Amino acid sequence: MHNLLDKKKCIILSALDLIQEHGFHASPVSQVAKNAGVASGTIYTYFENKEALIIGIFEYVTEEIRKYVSKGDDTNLSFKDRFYNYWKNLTDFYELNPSIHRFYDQFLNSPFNSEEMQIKSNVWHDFSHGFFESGIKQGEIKALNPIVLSILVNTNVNSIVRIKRNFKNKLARNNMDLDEISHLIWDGIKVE
Amino acid sequence: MHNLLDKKKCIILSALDLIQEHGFHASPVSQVAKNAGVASGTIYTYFENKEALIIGIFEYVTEEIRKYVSKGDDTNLSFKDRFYNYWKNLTDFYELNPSIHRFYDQFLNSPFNSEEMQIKSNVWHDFSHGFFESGIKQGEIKALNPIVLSILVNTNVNSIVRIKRNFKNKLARNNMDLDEISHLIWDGIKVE
DNA sequence: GTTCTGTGATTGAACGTTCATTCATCCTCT
DNA sequence: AGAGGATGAATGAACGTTCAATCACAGAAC
Repeated sequence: MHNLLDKKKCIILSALDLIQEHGFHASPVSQVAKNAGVASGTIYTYFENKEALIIGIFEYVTEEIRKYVSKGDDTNLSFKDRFYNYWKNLTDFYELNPSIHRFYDQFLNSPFNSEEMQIKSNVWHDFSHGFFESGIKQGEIKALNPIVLSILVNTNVNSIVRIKRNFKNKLARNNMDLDEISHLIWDGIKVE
Repeated sequence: MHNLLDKKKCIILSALDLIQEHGFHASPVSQVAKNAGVASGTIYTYFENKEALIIGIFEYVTEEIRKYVSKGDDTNLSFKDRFYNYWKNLTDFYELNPSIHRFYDQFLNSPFNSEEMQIKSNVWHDFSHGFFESGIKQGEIKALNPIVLSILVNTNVNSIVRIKRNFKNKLARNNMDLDEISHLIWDGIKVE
């Protein structure tokens, strides 16, 4: 599995896959190694211990999100258009990478996401804060705390993706359009 | 600790306290027993195993939320007023019981919250669905799926409480009023 | 009132398992 | 030949769970 990629990435992808399905404590290092096609000792060449591995996955995951969302951002557009792009790109990314979505949800609500973790700079969070800050500077959205804004928007995208996954059939039947939530949020934060 | 309450509740409260701080896997049964003031064997008179204990806590916790929120509901009011009451009561409850808030967040995003868990009937979720269903029946909110509506509202309350806890000082400085989010949501779901 | 007896909860040492981590050994290149 | 990565059996700590022994106490017997 993943034999063509470099070892560190193999280990991360293998662990990501196990953790999203079974959780942190039900994903033994031995199994991570097996799925990655390496010996368990090899993991310790790349990560100091299991906790470092999990934090390594978090960093990998947030970098992947940042890459995808920032790639789709065009600073020449109006902030309204940029906002809708941001929303769509983040949603698409999670739907293309369900294991990342599930891991991220688990991580954010776990004790791994400690206070020092939240203080640590993080490429994705920094991008997200900066994104909303630029909207405020341009005077297109209300001058709320950009950190709070980004958490709120990201939380809503997260939970909408989760709902879509869990209620796939029911949503189709009821013809729900969850994407309308994005209009609701935009109407709430835009400057009138 | 909790010596005056009955044993089962002692065990639940002790485990709730440990889990909200350290997570599921870093809360050994031996420590739960110690904090509850019982022997570890005693836990197995009340719960089949550790997983049953965790699910027992979830049931206890959701029942507490339901009691608090339904107590503050007055079906004679307009649905708009009921909505704002619901929002306020849920927020207040989490702020009064931070360990429940943290446990609930962790549980919902963990593999414990399996598919069968989501199908299982749950007093709080049933209440919440029923609440939004009645708003739809009265024609005061849009005919969206009440399950989706309740998840969205509950998710937003959850994350606002989390933000308030994590950014206590920053919010005070920036004079943020997160409760405005409730107006934003109401404007989005109400029938014009 | 006192002693006896049955019942069911409580205890915590002991057990077996699982797990993260280590390290002597073994490749695989250069 | 040598350096450095990779191996996986071995290690020991930690964990969930069990169970024989103990305890608390209610009612019966006297």
